Amino acid sequence: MNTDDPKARLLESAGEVFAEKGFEAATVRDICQRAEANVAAVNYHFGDKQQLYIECVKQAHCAQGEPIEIDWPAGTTGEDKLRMFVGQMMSDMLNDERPTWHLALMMREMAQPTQACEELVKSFIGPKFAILHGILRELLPNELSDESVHLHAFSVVGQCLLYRFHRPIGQLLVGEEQFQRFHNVELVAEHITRFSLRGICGVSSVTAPEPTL
Amino acid sequence: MNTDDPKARLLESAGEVFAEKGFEAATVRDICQRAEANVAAVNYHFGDKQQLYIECVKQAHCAQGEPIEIDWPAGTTGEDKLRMFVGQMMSDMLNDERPTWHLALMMREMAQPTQACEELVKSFIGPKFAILHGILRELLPNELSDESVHLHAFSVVGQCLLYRFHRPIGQLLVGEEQFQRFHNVELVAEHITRFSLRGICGVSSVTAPEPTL
DNA sequence: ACCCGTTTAAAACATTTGTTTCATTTCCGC
DNA sequence: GCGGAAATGAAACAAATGTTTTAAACGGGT
Repeated sequence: MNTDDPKARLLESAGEVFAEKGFEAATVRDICQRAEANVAAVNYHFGDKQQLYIECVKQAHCAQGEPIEIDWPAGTTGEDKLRMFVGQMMSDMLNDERPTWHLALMMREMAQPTQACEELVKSFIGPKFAILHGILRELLPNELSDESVHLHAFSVVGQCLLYRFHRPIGQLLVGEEQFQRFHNVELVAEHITRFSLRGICGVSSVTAPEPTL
Repeated sequence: MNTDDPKARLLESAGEVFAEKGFEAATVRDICQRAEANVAAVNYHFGDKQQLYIECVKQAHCAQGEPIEIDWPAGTTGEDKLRMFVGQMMSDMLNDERPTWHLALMMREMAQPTQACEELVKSFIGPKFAILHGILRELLPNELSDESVHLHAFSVVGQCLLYRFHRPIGQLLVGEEQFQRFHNVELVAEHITRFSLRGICGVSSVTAPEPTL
């Protein structure tokens, strides 16, 4: 973190500040102070505040790396793939270790997208979503439309995202100490996986087609 | 909307602006301009910008009213209760009619809570969550802990919230025209209801207990 | 008709914010 | 060691923003 390269320090500090305050509320002075750099440094190295922000988002989802085990061990069942997928996703959602402004920034971008959003979807969210799509294709009846698969995918990720995006509400709803127990990746991931598998495996495109209207 | 009471107009405009731009990015001048009022009006009627914001949030979840049909017709099955619950929730999530800044503001408050959040949970979200809890208690095995019921409740609402909070990402993921088809309350609500019912009804606290670790 | 509290209007104020300027320092090839 | 480009630091600038001030307009009660 405390590297001697001011540009790197700037990027790091900016990420933190943007993540916790948002683009508007974050001030370049605050960023520079944390980076122990001069106010002019931002404009010198990045042009302006917005380009610095975009650079932060880029770095955020580059550093995120590890795009899930795409080459599953031979013979992995669809169930286990889904279990791993949800497991990794929940591991991200519940991860609090600092500095993890990367995720926080991406979450913020997802919640109220700026121009950095499109690129984020293309290079990070999209591929993950495609993997989930593939897993669900394995688990669902073949005849099902892509549209129906998408609905199921949304059902899976929706359950996961809740735990990060609405954490404060969750805490207030079920109480501090119980919510603390939900801060357990394996517990929650296993619930979501089972819940989703039941939701998926009962689907029969013949006997219970999705409504069409 | 265009009442002759400037204070009411101010509240209305402020709601819209706060909802679409957030607290920081919203400017008093913008609010006053929409309300066709003077810049000083905000400070005169509300003290300062923050108190105006709080007043907006209060009005938002007061006007929201209609806390779902609590007295179901006799003989309503748990399934149908869940269907109605999800239906109303999705109706809220997908509602775009203006002025519905009420919901947008509440959503924003849920995403990154300010001091107005706690009251919001107590008077609006909490009761709804309690209703869902009751419905799930009907549908789930009796022996299940409250904690497990909460996990299931989160699974249901998580699916719903996705369609409002991550709409832009959804659009980018599945394409504009397909996502437009998801802007159909009955289609999505029916999917979520069925998905959840399958996820719920397969639960047996004996044969497949929730993991405990 | 007059007064007085309330409300609105316009201008000004003080502060903050992103950005720029310019002088100074640092760093690296020659 | 030197020269010049790159980087840094301090101050200043211009624009925007929340807030305050001051004066004018309005409305009802006597």
